[in-house]
Amino acid sequence: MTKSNMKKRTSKAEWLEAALSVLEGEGVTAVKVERLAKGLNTSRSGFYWHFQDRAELLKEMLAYWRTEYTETVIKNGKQLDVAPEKRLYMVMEMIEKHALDRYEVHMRAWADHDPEAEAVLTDVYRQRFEYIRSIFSEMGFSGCDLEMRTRLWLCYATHGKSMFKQDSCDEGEDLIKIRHAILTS
Amino acid sequence: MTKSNMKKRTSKAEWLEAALSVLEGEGVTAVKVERLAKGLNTSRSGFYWHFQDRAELLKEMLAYWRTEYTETVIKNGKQLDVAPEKRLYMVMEMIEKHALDRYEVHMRAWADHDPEAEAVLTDVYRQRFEYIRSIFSEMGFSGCDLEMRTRLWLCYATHGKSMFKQDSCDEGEDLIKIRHAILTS
DNA sequence: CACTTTCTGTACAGAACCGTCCAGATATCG
DNA sequence: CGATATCTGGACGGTTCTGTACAGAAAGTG
Repeated sequence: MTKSNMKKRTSKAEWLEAALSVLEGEGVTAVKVERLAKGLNTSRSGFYWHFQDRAELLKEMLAYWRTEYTETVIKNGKQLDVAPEKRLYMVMEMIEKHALDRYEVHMRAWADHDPEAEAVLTDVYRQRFEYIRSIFSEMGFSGCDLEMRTRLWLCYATHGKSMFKQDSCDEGEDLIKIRHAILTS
Repeated sequence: MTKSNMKKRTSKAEWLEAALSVLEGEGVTAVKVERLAKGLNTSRSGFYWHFQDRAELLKEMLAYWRTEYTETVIKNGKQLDVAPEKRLYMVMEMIEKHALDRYEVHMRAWADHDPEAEAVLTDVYRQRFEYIRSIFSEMGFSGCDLEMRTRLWLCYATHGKSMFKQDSCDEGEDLIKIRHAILTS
């Protein structure tokens, strides 16, 4: 047996990453222990050492997503010395750069039939909403207008990329700028 | 056996509707013959009379969605005597009233791992895009601005409802109006 | 009513997945 | 090196799904 295909042990993190990767491409329903094992080139027994059962894995996936993809962003964006316009723009770039919208579609789909996921998603959405709304509010918007701008911004931030994959007017930067302009004027 | 639970035959349409209902709530992966049969209170054999196999059902679901939820809307909205602003507004109300965004999340998720669904979705998105863009164009927008307004409009139309279920500023009508105002001014 | 078409119940064989058990291989560290 | 904690392979029993086959019930038609 050569070094390249030496058997390595499979860490808990690797199981989680594999699960998230399947989630990204095919949704929760496709996250199955047997399948992950095949992808990792190992047997299922290791899985049941790290996790009690499949349900526990799903819980940990939710927890991971919540912290890594929401709380982190918001904390990083709380630099109050920066002007609100600039802060909003920075968040857009951050999402773009790190593909933070990666799991959105399948998380939304997941929450549609699982109360636990629904609870997490609702809370994450609320957190994001309050965060973005506070920025728009600082910029002087209020009432229904404030509400709707926040919604439009968030909606595009989470689903825009998956809807308009190839077509664009002038690629990248331009679109971010014009979007910013439309929603803040 | 009373009249209420008399055995009725199960038509092809009923199988399709049941499948769509499951799709709406849990996504394609949950669309399974056995499960549909249980929901319809019958055995699976009837299914295999109407459809060759599960794959054929999925194909028909895609076809149904494409015509019923896209082409129909666009055709109904091609009343050129109406002002573009009004036409745009009408489409928003139509989506709202008939819940035409019902399958969006799970269609998007489906297309993420099935080339056939991807092909249909891409085409539907293109059709919608061209349609909405032509209206914004009539209203005088152009270039990147036109492109981005179309995107924002479509993004909210297809995913807004699923993202902001309960919270709102003043319920229904107001939000549609303000959204229209933001995107057309 | 007879006769055809349309649909149903049941049984079979096979695949995929789940969770459990346990002997033994592999790291880690005193 | 040897003891201990950590991970793996393989086997077992059970559930859920898939598609096929076929006899027969129900509906439609002349």
